[in-house]
This record gives sequence, C-alpha cells and structure tokens, in this order.
Amino acid sequence: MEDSAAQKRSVTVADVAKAARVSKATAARVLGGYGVVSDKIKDRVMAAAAALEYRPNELARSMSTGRSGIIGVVVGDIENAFFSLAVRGITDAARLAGFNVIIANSGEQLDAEKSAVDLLIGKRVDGLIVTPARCDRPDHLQRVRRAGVPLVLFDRAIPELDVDAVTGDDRDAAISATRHLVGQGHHRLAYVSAMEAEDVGLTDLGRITNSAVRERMEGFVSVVTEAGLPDPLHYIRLGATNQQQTDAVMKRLLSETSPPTALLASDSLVGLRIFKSLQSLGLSIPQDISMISFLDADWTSVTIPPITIVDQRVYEMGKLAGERLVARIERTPLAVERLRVTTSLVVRGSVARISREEPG
Amino acid sequence: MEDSAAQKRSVTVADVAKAARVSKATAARVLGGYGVVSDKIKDRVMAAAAALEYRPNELARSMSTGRSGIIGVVVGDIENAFFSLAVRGITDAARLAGFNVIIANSGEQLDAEKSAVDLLIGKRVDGLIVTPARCDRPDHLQRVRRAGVPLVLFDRAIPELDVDAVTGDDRDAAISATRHLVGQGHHRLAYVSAMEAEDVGLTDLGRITNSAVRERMEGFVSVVTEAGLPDPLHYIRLGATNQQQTDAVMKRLLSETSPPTALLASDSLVGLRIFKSLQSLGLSIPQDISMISFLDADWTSVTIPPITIVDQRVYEMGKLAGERLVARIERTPLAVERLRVTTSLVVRGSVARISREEPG
DNA sequence: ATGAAAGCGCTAACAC
DNA sequence: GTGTTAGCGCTTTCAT
Repeated sequence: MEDSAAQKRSVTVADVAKAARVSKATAARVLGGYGVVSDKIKDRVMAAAAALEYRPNELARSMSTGRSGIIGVVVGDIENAFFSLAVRGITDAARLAGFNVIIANSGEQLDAEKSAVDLLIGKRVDGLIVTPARCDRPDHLQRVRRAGVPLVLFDRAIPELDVDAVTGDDRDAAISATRHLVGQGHHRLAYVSAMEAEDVGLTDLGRITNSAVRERMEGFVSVVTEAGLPDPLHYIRLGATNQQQTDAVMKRLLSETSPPTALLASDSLVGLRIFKSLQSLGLSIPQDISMISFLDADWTSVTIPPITIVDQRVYEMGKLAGERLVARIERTPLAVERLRVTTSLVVRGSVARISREEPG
Repeated sequence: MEDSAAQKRSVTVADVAKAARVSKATAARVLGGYGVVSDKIKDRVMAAAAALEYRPNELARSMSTGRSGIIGVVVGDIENAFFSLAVRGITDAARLAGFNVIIANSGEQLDAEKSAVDLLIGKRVDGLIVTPARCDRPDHLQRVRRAGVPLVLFDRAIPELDVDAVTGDDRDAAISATRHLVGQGHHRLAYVSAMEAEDVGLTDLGRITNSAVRERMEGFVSVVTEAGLPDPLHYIRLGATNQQQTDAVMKRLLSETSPPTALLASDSLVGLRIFKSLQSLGLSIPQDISMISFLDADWTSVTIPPITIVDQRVYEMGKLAGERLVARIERTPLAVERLRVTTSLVVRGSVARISREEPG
C-alpha cells in the first residue's frame, strides 16, 4: 500500500528515528555522520534507514549547513571541444575534493551569462567558475564577490576584478605560432577568429572585450609588425562563426590582391571550418596555403597533412581552475593571482617553407 | 561597512519586507510572483528588493515547493562527442521549458552511476535522464521510480523497467551499414567496439549488457549470417578502449589467416582510433581496407577519404529525451514507450567496391 | 488585499 | 551518549 503510483512523502530522519526508536537528533547524527553515537544504536538506525530506503534530502541539508557541495560552471559552449575538455578537468578536480558540478551555457552571450550566474548563486553553489563572455562588464561578477561566493575566472582574465583566473599564455602562444610562420618564410599572415563583429574592419585591438582573443591578436600583431609588414591588422578577420560565414571570410581573404600565404585559426572550430573551406575551394595545404590552429582537437591529427597546432593543455587548465576554486572554498590562504598554463607549438605538416618571392 | 570581506548573511524576504514596511508574506508574494498584491505595494517591495540586491534562495524555495526546477542527467562520458551533443539537445529542451540541467558522469561504471543517481535524487531534481551502463541491473533505477521521480532512459533501453526510453534504431542502423559493406562485395567483416571485455572471444550476444551495443551487434551478425559466413561472431572484437588497446586489437585482427576487408566501428571514438591504427600500420582506406563508423563526428569529414558513417542524429535524440522528461514532470498523460530515432547511412569514401576473390 | 503562523527536512546548540 | 529545541528562507494555509 505504500508504493502505489508515486510515493507522496519521502522518508525523513523522523521516520527513521521512529522506526529505530531513538530521537530525531540521534538518527540525524548517524545518518549525517557527525557527532557521537554508540555502536549498537548506530546499527539500529542504519538498519531502519536501509529498510525504509532513506535518502537524505540534500536540499534541507544545504539549508542547515549553508554549503551545497556543488560548484557552478558557466562556459561559452559545451559543444566546443575546448570547453568539454575543460569541464572534464574541472569535474575531476571537483570530485576529488568531494564536490559536484553543475554546468550552464552562456553561448558567449552576456545576458545569458548573467542569468546563469544569478541562477547558480540562487542555488547556493559553494563556488563559481566562469568563462566571462566580456571582460569589460564585470558588474555581475562583482556581485558574486559581494555575495561572498568564491569565484575563479576561466580562459579570460579581468584585471580590475581581483579574483583568480586560469588562462593560457595566449600572447606567447600566438607569438610562437606566428614566429613559426615567419620563420618558414611567410610574411602575409592572416588571423581568423569566430568573434562576432559588427565592423569587419578592425582598427583597434583595445576594443576587443575578450582578453584571450585580444592577447592572441596582440601577439600575432607584434610579430607581424616586427617582421616589417605595413598594415599588421589588415589580415585579421572576424566573424567565422559558422561554415557559411567562414566560407565568405575565406573567399574575401583569398581574393585580395596579395592574399595571405598562411592562416592562424583562433580555435579548433574555426580551424575546422577553414580547413573545409580550403578543401571546397580546391586548395591544398600546405602547397597552396599554410595554416596553424589552436587546440589539439581530434580532427587535426587525421587530416593530410596533419595540422600544426598550439597545444593548449585544456584539461590541465580545467583541473587547475577546479583545484583553485576548491582551495578558495576551503579558505586556503592564497594570494589572488592569474595562473597561466603554458602552451606549446606542435609542428606537424600544415606549414610550408617558402622562399620569399616579393617583399611586403 | 556592509561589504567588507565576505557578507555574512544574505538578504532574505524578511529583510526586504522590513525595508518595504510590509509583512514577510506580502514581500514573499511579490518576490515569488504568486498570490495577489496591490500595485503600489508591489512597487514598494520591488524597489526595496532592488536596493538590497535581493536574490531568492532557490534552496529554500525548493524546500517549500518540493520542486527544484532542475533536471539531472547521467551520461557515460561527457568528453565523448556523442554525449556532449546529446547533452546539448537535452539542455535546449530543458531550458525551453524553464528547467536547468545538472550533469554527472558515470564513466560507464555501474557504481558511479548508482551514486550519481542517488546524489541527484538527494538534490531533489524534478526528473532524471540516465544512460544506463548496464541494462541488466535496474535496481537503482527502480528506486528512482519508487521515489516518484520521472525517469527517461537514454541511448539504451531496459524493457522490464517500464519507463520511457529514447534510443537510436541501432539494429537497423547496423543492418544497413553491414548490408552496404556486403553490397560492395565484402564478406569478411569485422565489428569493433570499446566495450570492456574479460573474454575477448565472444560466444553469446545475449550476455552483452548494453542494449545499444547488443542490438548493433545483432544487426551486424544477422546480415553476416544471411550473407552465408560460417562463423559470424568470429570478427567481433571488443576492448578498443584506448589507442594502445585498439592498436593491439587491430594487429590481432589483421594477422588472421583471412583478415577482414571491412570494419564497422561501434562509435566515433573507436572509429578514430581504428583510423589512426590503420594509418600507423601504413594501410590505406579504402584500398587496403574499408571502414564505416557510427556518429557524424568532426574528424570523419576531413580525412582522405572522408569516412562513411551512420548518422545518429544525436542532438535530436537528446532533445526528444528532454522533451519527454519535461512532459512526464508536468504529468502529461502519455503511454510509456520506447522512442527510436531513425539513423541514416551517409556514404562517403571509405568503402571500396571489391570483386570477390575467394568464397567465404 | 494583507498579515500571522505553521511547516518543509535537516543541522546545531544546549541540556541532561 | 542521547534528547530537546530552535532555526535556515521560503511557501502556504488560515484569519482578518
């Protein structure tokens, strides 16, 4: 008579206590694993709990203790291999410390990010890892801090926010990738990003609100500049958000009077789209054009030729962020810092050595 | 003086009520958006709430209402593109209905799955989507049902459980993939799976505890049998769990006296590993050996040749599962059923047409 | 339309 | 050791 359609009330400590003929407090002590209880009573309670199939109500538990045992993570797009690997790292670190993870997508949209953050705060997560869509709008994150919830930024930093951040060494990564291209004799280099852009023409890197993107571009530009190119920003293209857009971007790029001889893709999704674009245009890599992509994604190692990539060690980044947050939650005394995970260039076959034909 | 290190107590309805000079109940009514309150008082409360930066405590709310607004999802491995795409579909469906999603990994391990389920039930999720690691151990899922929590199975079905399941048409998918191979003149066909196996030699398909895996194998075997092969299970190989294992599996497979001329990979991870194995063995596809993989993963379309695949429409599967669960949560009267998402074979270039040299 | 008060299931003082 | 009691922040009767 108790498991008809749907069991109305769930079994509580009170029920277990009654069944074991002890007080609620005693039952709660053994069920919650705190305080001190004699062995015989402990056994009795456990038996009763097992018989009744007692499951603790974590909600109520969190209400009393003030801690939920869950970590909130707000990422740009779970579908992106970058984020799913990162989430894996975060999750592993979290579980090791006894925390669970709840994930929310922002779609790189500030508004979605805000409501995700609010929601997670509302759920009383013990800490938050956020990949901020924009680094110039820290208001909602400031609120997180004010609410006293530990926060770690992921992939992008916001200097004025005074919280830990785990990022790659994006500037250096872009520099070494670009240097590699220059070293192979390329001097017309393009940088292609998925960043949404109102104006495709880019005049000022300072206006880019994503620190990772900006730093990569700065690194790229610095090398291109020192290599003596007249207009370093000329071949920077944004808006490669899907295959169609990327095709358009590539078509425009390659129909310049002096088209670039090498491409740097800002992430593996852009890289894949570029690769497909080139394929459909009948261009071969690296004979017709060279390319380097960020992230050691699956596809980059099975193409012919395999793609030279910037290995971002995303799993480590995620793990580090998770560990850092756990440390914060546990009030480990630690200076606020920006943790940079160093990347490395993995040279494969997608960059040709070319002899310089004509200057600049 | 209020935002020193970490604000101790957070703002509650009581605080807002006091500030707005109304009762707790009234403040709660406007803050919670229920009951009826006059406009002028509503405004006053809203103003007070804004001034104090009130954020509802979702935990407390869930305690009172009994619903958390979150859906729990237990998957085998988020890193696997199959699951991340599915999660995306689930999340989209959930968000559309106003639910949030919390994800847990089982690593295809029954124990981990059990504790994930317990944890989510403890967090009082409104519903659960589970990819059961084994279809022959439904005890913990039975408990979910008994706890009155709506449940939808994903990717795999458990007939005796009497809950909705969203799966692919795995049997048919394997049949049409295998038929395609046979149709191209292949008669020594291998099926390679990542399923963990104690005994590599497989004698009885009934012992496979994962319905999707089993049904695919059954489909494969039925075609191979009807094609007249003597020992249909001979070329079924398990244990392709990582690159090294896969290399070993492939080496063993190819050093048979009559090695297979075509391979069917049970998922895109196995497919990728097989591809790399073949590559490192110096074998070309499809000249030396043909292959088909499940799942339209990134890498399958940029290899040379591109890989013929079984398109599983995983996003749709996820979305359907999400929608179904939402319907259950909202008590929509619906017959319990198994929803099969139909797959289709996408023929690309990885299968060669061969003329039969020697019989069976 | 508004307020007072009782709970949701648990933990945490505080007594005995 | 064990029991009593008072909350946590919210919703929800039940009065008014």
